Amino acid sequence: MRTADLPEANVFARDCASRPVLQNITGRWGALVLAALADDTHRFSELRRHVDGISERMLSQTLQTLERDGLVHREVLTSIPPHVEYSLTGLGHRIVTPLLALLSLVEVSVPEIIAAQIEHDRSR
Amino acid sequence: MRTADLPEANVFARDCASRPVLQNITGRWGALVLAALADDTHRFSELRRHVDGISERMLSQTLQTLERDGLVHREVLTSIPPHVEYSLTGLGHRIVTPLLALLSLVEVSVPEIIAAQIEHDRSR
DNA sequence: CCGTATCCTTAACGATACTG
DNA sequence: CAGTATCGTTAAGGATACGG
Repeated sequence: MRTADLPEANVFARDCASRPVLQNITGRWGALVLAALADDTHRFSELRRHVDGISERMLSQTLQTLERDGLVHREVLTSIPPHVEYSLTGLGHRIVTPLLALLSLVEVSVPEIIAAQIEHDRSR
Repeated sequence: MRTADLPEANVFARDCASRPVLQNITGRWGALVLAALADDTHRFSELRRHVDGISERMLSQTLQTLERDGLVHREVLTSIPPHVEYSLTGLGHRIVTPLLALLSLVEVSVPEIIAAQIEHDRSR
């Protein structure tokens, strides 16, 4: 079966393969890990510090998922002590671009959103 | 306290207010509901059909959250039978733009991602 | 038609302890 | 250093029934 034979992906369709993929990318930790790798290659412990609040378990799990999806590359440098570098693949870089735009827009919109929440909660 | 006094929002900080907001926007249903409203105003039942697989409960809850965040506007038309229209606010429109870019990019990347997954699963 | 309330099941998550 | 294993807790979600 060639790619051309596949129906076009549609996130609105219940069983479309894009749904779980989208979750991996936009989920609680996926988006932050991808964004953390946008500028540069990083080690496990660096990511752990940068993505504040993530547990070792979730970081490990998130990185594995993103690697499986072909967004993140994992490179083991055989040294003592062990040293592992994580970086974005070409696909990862393409996808992180609109993601960064979204994160940045959300950040600058936070004051406006907080104001909306307060106003909303006040009137009820 | 004026906006200028607030520290800049940073999604990487554990307790930053942007974290839950980001979840509302990029979560399992939030992103799809926002995207469904990108082109036009829609009714509850229309959204329910369009966002395939969402339950009434989750659609209701998602719309409430997005309304509270100031991204979605809810308009009740007092008629019988009742009629409710959902639309994006100005802020909603701004945020949905990079979101649509991301969704669309994920959709076209699905074949590449599936291939990566198969290759990854094969070699272990 | 547009939801909310209730109940229940499952999946996500965090903390901790431990290994190559 | 870079994880994995296990356990217990919490939050998310689905199904159904009912109400405005």
